[in-house]
Amino acid sequence: MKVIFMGTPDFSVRTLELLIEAGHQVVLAVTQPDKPKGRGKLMQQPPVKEAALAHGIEVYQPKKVRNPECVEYLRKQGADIIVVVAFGQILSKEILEMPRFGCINVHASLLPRYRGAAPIQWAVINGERVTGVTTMRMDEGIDTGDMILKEEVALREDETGGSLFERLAQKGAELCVQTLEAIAKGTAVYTPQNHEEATHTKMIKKKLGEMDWTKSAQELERLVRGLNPWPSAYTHLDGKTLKIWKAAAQEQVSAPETCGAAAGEQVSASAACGSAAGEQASVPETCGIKQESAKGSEWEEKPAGQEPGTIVRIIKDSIEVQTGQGILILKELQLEGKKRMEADAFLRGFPLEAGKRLG
RNA sequence: CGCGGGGUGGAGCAGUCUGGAAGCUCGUCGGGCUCAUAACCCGAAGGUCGCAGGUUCAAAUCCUGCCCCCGCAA
Repeated sequence: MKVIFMGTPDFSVRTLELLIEAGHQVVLAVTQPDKPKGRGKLMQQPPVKEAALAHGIEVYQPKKVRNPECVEYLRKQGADIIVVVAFGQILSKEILEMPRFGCINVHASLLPRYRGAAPIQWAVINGERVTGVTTMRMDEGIDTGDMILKEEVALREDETGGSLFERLAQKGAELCVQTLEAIAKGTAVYTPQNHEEATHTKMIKKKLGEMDWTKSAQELERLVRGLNPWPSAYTHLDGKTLKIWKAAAQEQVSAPETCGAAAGEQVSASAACGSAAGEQASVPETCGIKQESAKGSEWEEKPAGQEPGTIVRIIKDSIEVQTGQGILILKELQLEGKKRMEADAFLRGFPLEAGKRLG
């Protein structure tokens, strides 16, 4: 089909590429104007622009696509369909009704849930077990159009906003191609959303990453994962920003949780958590031993009921922080101006002591 | 020219202001102690102190230019 693609960030790129691979004739890529970004205020082009140029596709960067001349320009393309993926601008009714097959949108959630700006990160932060991608035919509302295809994706134990982002970008791209296929064949089924069940997500602001130590360790751990790699969860240490890249929640006495954390530590830093979790059946033994030794050696009585945000214990590569409920173990962190590093490396250059307050 | 921090053996840091023998906590390798260990003891290897110039008897340290990493802001 002859398609106009609209999108801006990384998330959109995979769909654009897959459309091209699938043999569709992408006649125009519409994306946001270049903006000054980064440290030096350098102009930076949206990922979609780079990808489009790499494939020799014409790029169009209107400030507002709703403007008459922009609409006119789009009309001249004579596209069969417009594919919109995280474009960042609201389309006018005129544009929505322009192509004969309308405008198709790829949304990173199982609609009608998680409508709006940042469904991916929120799914992680909220501790959802399943999310997914949905394609729909756009109408004038925000993510309210009739659904065409939907695919579920299960979240992993160690899922981060970034990892889920990548997976959903891929799934979304595949689903989009399938959707166009169905539309072309005339087999597409348009299912209205049950608006009663709709939920909305707020836009992610940096402030959201501020660790509220009175929350539970589990909530905080999910926040850390959801906001990784952007904008990241953070707290303060001696007046400096301290980003938390990786953490583990530890229940007071809960064996399974402690076990998962211990296994993760032993396996090494990388994303081995998934496999470690999967092998839970074989892990408990090791875990029991580890726990026993931890209790047996009365290294330091764990002071219960410290003020949230207080570092209660430091053991080699574990920085244990009291939260409103449970202990959060900081495993990978980054002080402002420094690189991110594992807890033990961090401790070598920045000696911390139990009793220190974060926040 | 948006603001700021930083580049010192494999890791993280101190030393730079007040030039003058390369340090600390680890890791690695070898040896020892221990029922054992996240403990301890002994020894060893490993560094063009980001790059290039300059000042000086002497530069990690002072001056100039450049490269790279990072936090904020957008």
